[in-house]
Amino acid sequence: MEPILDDLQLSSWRALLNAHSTLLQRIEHALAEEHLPPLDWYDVLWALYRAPEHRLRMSELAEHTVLSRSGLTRLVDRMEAAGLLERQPAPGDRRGAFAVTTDAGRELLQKMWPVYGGTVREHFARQLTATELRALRDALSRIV
Amino acid sequence: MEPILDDLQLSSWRALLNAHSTLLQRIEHALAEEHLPPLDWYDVLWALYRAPEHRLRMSELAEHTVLSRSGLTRLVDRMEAAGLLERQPAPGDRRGAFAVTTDAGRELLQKMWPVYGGTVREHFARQLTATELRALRDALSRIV
DNA sequence: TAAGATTGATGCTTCAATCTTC
DNA sequence: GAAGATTGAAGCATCAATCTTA
Repeated sequence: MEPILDDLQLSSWRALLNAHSTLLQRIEHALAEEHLPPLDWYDVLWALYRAPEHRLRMSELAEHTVLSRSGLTRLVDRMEAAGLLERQPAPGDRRGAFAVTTDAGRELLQKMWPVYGGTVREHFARQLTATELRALRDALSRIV
Repeated sequence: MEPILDDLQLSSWRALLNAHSTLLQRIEHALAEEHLPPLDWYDVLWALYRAPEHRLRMSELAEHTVLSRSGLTRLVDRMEAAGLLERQPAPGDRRGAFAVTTDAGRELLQKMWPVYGGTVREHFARQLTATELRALRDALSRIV
């Protein structure tokens, strides 16, 4: 096997993979315990909440999340059926649609955040010093 | 929204999510470009390659990867059909089975590693200094 | 012809139920 | 009864094809 990565590089990479996998499992588990929907739903609600007038075009929303365009269509279908958001025709462009959160969507967002954020605090933020957090943020931000 | 996480904690967490998502997309893309199977297949081949006699019990293998036991059963089915590994009855315990890599499996492993490792080097390792890599590894290792 | 979004088909993942052996 | 592993059913993700409007 060629030495494409040295030991430090490889162990750092594996640490990233392991930490991510472990943390996401814990988050999904905590949400399920509280009978709350998966993290993807939170991401969509959060992206809409931050947006002007709580709404985004489908394509913009797809970019804010990890989903493909068709994957997003399906997820928005489910969330619309659950009453968490609505589709609105886009004024001036009859091809497109906006997704807009409903009151129920914003309420769910506020129920999910303590569970999501609490898990991140307990298992991630609380384990690291401010110096480490800064180093991690600055290093990983360079990836994108 | 309650201040469950401060700005530094939140931006570090988002940096971790973004970096992971970006890197995995690039890896999967690079593998697909070379007509190679997805990263999960590599993980299974790698776990078996490292193991004594290139074999592991199904349950041990499931722990080494991010998959559930039933998910692993299905993946091993596909990989066995592709000739990359075989199931062997476990001597002394007729409930269980070992998964063992074949020659073809070990060959594929060696084709995948340059593509996988090369992408990790280019987009991850090369962007960070040794000091940053150590800090990242040490901090993230504490999560598990 | 291209952009925005959806759909059909297919493959993958997951849960709970099942089978076999301990 | 419990552990090791598999299976059926159902939900989810993804690709390419499609539909509509620009």
